[in-house]
Amino acid sequence: MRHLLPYKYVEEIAKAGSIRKAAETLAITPSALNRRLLTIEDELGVQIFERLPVGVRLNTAGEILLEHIRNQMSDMERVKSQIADLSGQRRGTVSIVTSPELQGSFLAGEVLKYQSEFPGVTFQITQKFRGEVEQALIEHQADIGIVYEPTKLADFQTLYNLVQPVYCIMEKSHPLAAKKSLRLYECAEFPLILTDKTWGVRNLLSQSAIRLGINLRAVIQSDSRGFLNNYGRTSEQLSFDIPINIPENLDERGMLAVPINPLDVPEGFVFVGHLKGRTIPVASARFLEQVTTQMAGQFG
Amino acid sequence: MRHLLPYKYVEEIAKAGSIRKAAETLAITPSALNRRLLTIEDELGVQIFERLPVGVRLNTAGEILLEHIRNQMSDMERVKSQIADLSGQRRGTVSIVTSPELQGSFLAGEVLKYQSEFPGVTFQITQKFRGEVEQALIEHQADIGIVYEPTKLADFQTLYNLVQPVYCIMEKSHPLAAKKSLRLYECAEFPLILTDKTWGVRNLLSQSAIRLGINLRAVIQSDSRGFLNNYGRTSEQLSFDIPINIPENLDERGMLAVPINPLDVPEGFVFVGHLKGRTIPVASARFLEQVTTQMAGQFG
DNA sequence: AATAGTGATGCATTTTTTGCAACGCCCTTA
DNA sequence: TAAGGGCGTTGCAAAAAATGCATCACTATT
Repeated sequence: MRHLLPYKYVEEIAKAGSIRKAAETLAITPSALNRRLLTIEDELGVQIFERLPVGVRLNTAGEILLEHIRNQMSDMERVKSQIADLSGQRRGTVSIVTSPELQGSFLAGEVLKYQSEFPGVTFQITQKFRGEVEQALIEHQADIGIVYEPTKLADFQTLYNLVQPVYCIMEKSHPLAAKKSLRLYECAEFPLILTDKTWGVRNLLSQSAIRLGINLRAVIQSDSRGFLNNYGRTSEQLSFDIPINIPENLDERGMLAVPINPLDVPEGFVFVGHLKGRTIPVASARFLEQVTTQMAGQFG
Repeated sequence: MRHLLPYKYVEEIAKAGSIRKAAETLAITPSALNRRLLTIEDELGVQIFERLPVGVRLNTAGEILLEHIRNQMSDMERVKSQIADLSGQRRGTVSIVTSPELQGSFLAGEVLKYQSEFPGVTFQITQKFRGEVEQALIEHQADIGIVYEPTKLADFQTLYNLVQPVYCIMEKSHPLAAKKSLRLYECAEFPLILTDKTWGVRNLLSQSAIRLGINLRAVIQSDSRGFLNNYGRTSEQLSFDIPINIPENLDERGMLAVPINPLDVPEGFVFVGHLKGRTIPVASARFLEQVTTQMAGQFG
């Protein structure tokens, strides 16, 4: 698609904040790039970038144009995908942005399942916090968004949502292990392993704790679940998670999950969807369908 | 926008059905145009047109691409419009497709009003029958659609709709002129001036007549209102119209309009809106706002 | 005051696009 | 069956556009 090269150039200049830097990553001379920009601005009749002593910066007109450019480029991807699909090819890239709660085995399993059927399809999975997923979709960094407890949904087209109550994870020998359902104050008596508040689970817990006047004592806190996973817990400690993110081998590891009373901690929701007003590529649409079907069967 | 010249070329080839003819209207050589097409197909990896002995014809891939091209081109218009609006210019073109009921003085007055405020804005008004308006929007022949009694609204984003009951138009001396409201069987006793069924009013009348077992006797029938207007009516004859299309000087011409009982003929609706999922140019959006406000004030 | 960064520009070079002419194909017509 | 006219395609030379290089003017930092 050589004809939308100018678009790519504008996008890169905007990202780099300087014509010379952009020219370097684009592997052309600054003068050529500069002239392309001048041509575009000339055709448009307006400046797109304001010139600063240290480089360039998008002005309002430029932002309008850049939004169009991003729409246009990803719509072209969709077109290519649909055309490829016509000829029976199953190719393309499925790009997904998820909140960290979805980085567990569920999504990985779905990707594996999909790829076993369509080996030509590649995946790109990005992790963003729940407040940033929608923005990533707006910027066309991904086609599909899957978020637990998103902070806003203005430009998000929800295709499926899934109830995911908070569970408490503990060793089988734990004093609370016999219970069928836990109250939050019971958990609060033990040392807790918590993520930070960018996570949906932690956010639900914190809000509930404030409402109920309970103090949650974190013995360890991290924004990375990988770190917490590697942290060898003691037998007293409790952690929290949602079903879709609870490892399947919990039992083998001598642990179990007990739900927390929804009156104490409200049930959260996983939202699955894409940017509003977009038609996403075929492969993405098919994967989306598979995921929602699996969710409905496994958790619904 | 030189970079979307290839798009324009594809569109023209599709329209002309032949490279040579398209080349002529595009004022370039067939060989150059052909090579551009081959380049595009090469970049896309698929043929866009199937080659026939008598020319070329879009295949499925081509249709997908053409839809993208039309979206892209009209979205670029929107971008330019929004950018022009930033710098305080009020320029651009407002393109409207309406059913014939809207070609009366109402819309013309609104256009005049708008242009008196923004002389830089030009208008393009196209008439289509109620079943074709939506398709015209899909093909990006216009930004705004205004239809009386549309046949479908699948891709139509309604921004306003207006109740428009059917009125009966007659001379002041007519036997029915004293009534405040008419039954359909009363009208059926007189010779009628009717449009054909592509018109919404006629469609409402015909359906009601069938339901009520009434026979409507048309002394003259035409799909063109202009013709009917020039037709010198006799004092007995009746015609039908909706308020928004009734001329303001009816009284001066010795005529009046009497509503038909909605129990006999259901009230029709004027739908105002644009293609679903589109952001229309600034001038169009502003005009749309003016029209709906005026409609609400004058008829709502 | 020197330096290092920025965007802009004149000029020669390279790359791309275009026009011209001709070819091969298929359908219609004589 | 042969001739003619329409079609898309292609080789080649000319025209046009894009690029790279060197350089300028400017500004913030050192």
